[in-house]
Amino acid sequence: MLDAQRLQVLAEVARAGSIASAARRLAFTPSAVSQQIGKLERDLGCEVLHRHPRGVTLTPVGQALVSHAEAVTGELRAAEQTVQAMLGTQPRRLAVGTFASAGQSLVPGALARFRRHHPDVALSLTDLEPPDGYGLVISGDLDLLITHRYPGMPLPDPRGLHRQLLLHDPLRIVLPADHPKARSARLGVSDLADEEWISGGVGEPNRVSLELAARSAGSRPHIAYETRDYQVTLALIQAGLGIALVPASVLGHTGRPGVTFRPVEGLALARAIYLVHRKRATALVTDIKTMITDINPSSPGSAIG
Amino acid sequence: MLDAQRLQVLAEVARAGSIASAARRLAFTPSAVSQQIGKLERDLGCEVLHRHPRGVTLTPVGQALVSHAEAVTGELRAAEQTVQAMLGTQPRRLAVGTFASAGQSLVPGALARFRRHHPDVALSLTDLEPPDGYGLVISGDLDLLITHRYPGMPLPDPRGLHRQLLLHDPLRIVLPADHPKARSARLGVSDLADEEWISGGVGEPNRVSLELAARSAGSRPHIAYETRDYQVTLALIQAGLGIALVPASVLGHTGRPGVTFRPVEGLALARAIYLVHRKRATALVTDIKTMITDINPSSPGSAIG
DNA sequence: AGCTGGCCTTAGCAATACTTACGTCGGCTG
DNA sequence: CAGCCGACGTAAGTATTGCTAAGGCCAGCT
Repeated sequence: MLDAQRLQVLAEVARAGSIASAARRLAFTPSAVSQQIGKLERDLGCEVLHRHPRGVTLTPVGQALVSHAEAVTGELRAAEQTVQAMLGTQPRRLAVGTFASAGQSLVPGALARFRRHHPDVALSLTDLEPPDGYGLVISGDLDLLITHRYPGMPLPDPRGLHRQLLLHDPLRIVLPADHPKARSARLGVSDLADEEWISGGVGEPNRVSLELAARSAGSRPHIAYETRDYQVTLALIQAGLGIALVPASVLGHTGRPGVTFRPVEGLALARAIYLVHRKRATALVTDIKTMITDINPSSPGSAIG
Repeated sequence: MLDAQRLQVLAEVARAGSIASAARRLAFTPSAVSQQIGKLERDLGCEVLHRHPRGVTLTPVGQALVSHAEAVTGELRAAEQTVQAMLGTQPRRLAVGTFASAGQSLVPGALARFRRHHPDVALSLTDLEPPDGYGLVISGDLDLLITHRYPGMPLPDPRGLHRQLLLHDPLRIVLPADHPKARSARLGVSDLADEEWISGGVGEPNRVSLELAARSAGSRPHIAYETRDYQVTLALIQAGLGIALVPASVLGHTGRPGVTFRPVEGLALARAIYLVHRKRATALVTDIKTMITDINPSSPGSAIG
C-alpha cells in the first residue's frame, strides 16, 4: 500500500515546481523531500519526476499520482471535518481561490460581508489561474474556487466536484476614447483587423478567445503587446498603444479617463464564471456563496456538475 | 491531518470486533493496535471505540471514521492500480465477496470458467452476509461483491459504487413431499399460518421477508426452528419438522428426495441479487461479470446506481 | 475462587524519517 | 571562460515514531 504522506509530498512538489521550494513550504530540508520522492519511486518501480537543472516536472505517472493524492488528502480532510461536525465544532476557516480579476471586483465585497457575519472565521484568499485550482478543492486546501472559462478554452473535468455557473461576463472591445472607430454604430473584431491588439501570451484564455473571434470573422489579430494583467492592458489602451478585449466586470463602473468600450458585435463573447466546491458544502461555503450571488444578481445559479 | 494508517487500523478493528483479533489479522501485537487507536483518539479529542469486557464496538464518531477510512484506502489502492495500469502491469488478483448461498450455486461455475481464462490471476472468495461488504469494495479489499436484498430489507446506500441487478431469485414454499397441502392448487403464506416455520433469526433477511409476507396476509408465522443455513433448512424439512421459504436458486435443479416446493401465491416474493463494484471496473471485473451473467441469462443487467 | 480472554500501561528496542554535510551538474554572470 | 549559484542526490548521524515485551486490571465463565 502506498503511503499517504509521500503522496502529499509529491503533490506539494508538483505545485511548487521544484523539490527545494516544496521543502520550504513543508518546512523540511530539500534532502528530506528528495528522499521521500525517492522512496515513492522505489515503491512504484518507476520515476514520478523528470529532474531538470531548474526544478522538476511530473512524469505521466506522477501526474496520475498527484490526482489521486489530492483525492486521498481530500478524504482525510473530510474525515476530520466529519468528526468535528459531530463534536459540534464548526470549521473556523474558509479558503477561497480566485483568478486575479475576480479578486479585484467580484470577491472583496462578499468577503467583507462574510467577515462581518463570521468575525471568528479565518479567511484566506489565493490567486489561481484557471484551469488550476480544482485539485486544491478536491484536496480540501480550498473550500471554494472561483474560476472562469473563456470562449474557446476547454472546461476542465469537474472530477466529482460541484460546479455552478455564477454569471456570464461579456467581453468588451476597449479602445482609446479618441480612436476613430470609437463611435462606430456596430463594432466587431473583424472591423478592427488592422489594429494593434493587447492580449495575454500564447495559449492564455484571453488570447485564445480573441483569436477565436477573429478567426470566425476571417481575420487574424495582430498582437502587439502581451500582458495577463487587465490593469496593465487598460493603461496601455489609455496611452493609445492598442485595443483589447476586456471582461465587463473588470471595466466595472469606474470609467477610466481616455478609455471607452463597446459591446462586441456579432458573437456573444463572454467568459463564464463558475463557483466550484465539494459536493457536500459546509455551512460556511453556503454562506459565502449566497453572499457572492447576492452581489451578482445576474447569477443563473444552475448546477452544472 | 489524520494519519491514513491509523484509520486503516481502526477499520480493521471495526471489522474484527476486537483489538486483539484485529492485531492478529494485522500481524501486530494487541498493544500496538491499542496504542494506534489511542493516538487516533487523542488526535481527535474524542473516543472512537466503546471498550467492552468482550471486544469493542464503534462510537458514532468511530463509525463515521471507518466509512472515511474505507474511502481513503480505496483511493490509495486506486492510485497504485492506476500506476500499475500505466506500467502495463495487469492486476493479478480478483477478490470476490458473496453471500453463502450464492457461493454454493451462482458463483463456482463462473469462477471456474474465469480461472480457465486467467490461470495466473489469484482468485479469492470471501463470505459476507448482506448488508456487509460495501465498505470492502470501497476500500478495494474486494473487487466484486455479490449481495442480495430480501423483500422488506432496506437496500444499502451504494456510497458511490456501481450496483446492478443480476437477477430476481423468487422464493418458494418448501415443504415435505408428503405434506397434506403439497398438492394444493394455490399455496400462499396465509394458507400455512398454522404450520411450523423454519427461518433465520430475528432481523435476518429471510425472516423479515417471511414475516412481511405473513403480515400482508393478515397472519403471523410460528417460527419453530431458526437457522441461517438453507441446507440445514432443507434437511429439517426433509425430516418433516417444518416448512420454509427458500430461494429458487438454492433449490436448484437437484431435487432433494422427500422435499417439494411450490411458488408463493399472491405476492411476487423474490430476493434481488446485485453485483457491486467500483465505478471504473477493471478488465478482470468486467470479465467475471460477463461470466456470471452468461451463466444467469435471466439477468436484466440494468445499472441501478 | 481460579481461569480465560481482552484491554491498558510502561519500558525498551528497532525502524523510519529528518538534518547536516558534501558531491555533482547545468546555467548565469562578470 | 572562469566562477558562482541554485537545484538535486547521497551518506552518515540523530531524533522521532512505532512496535514488542512484560505486567496489571476487569469481567465473565467453570
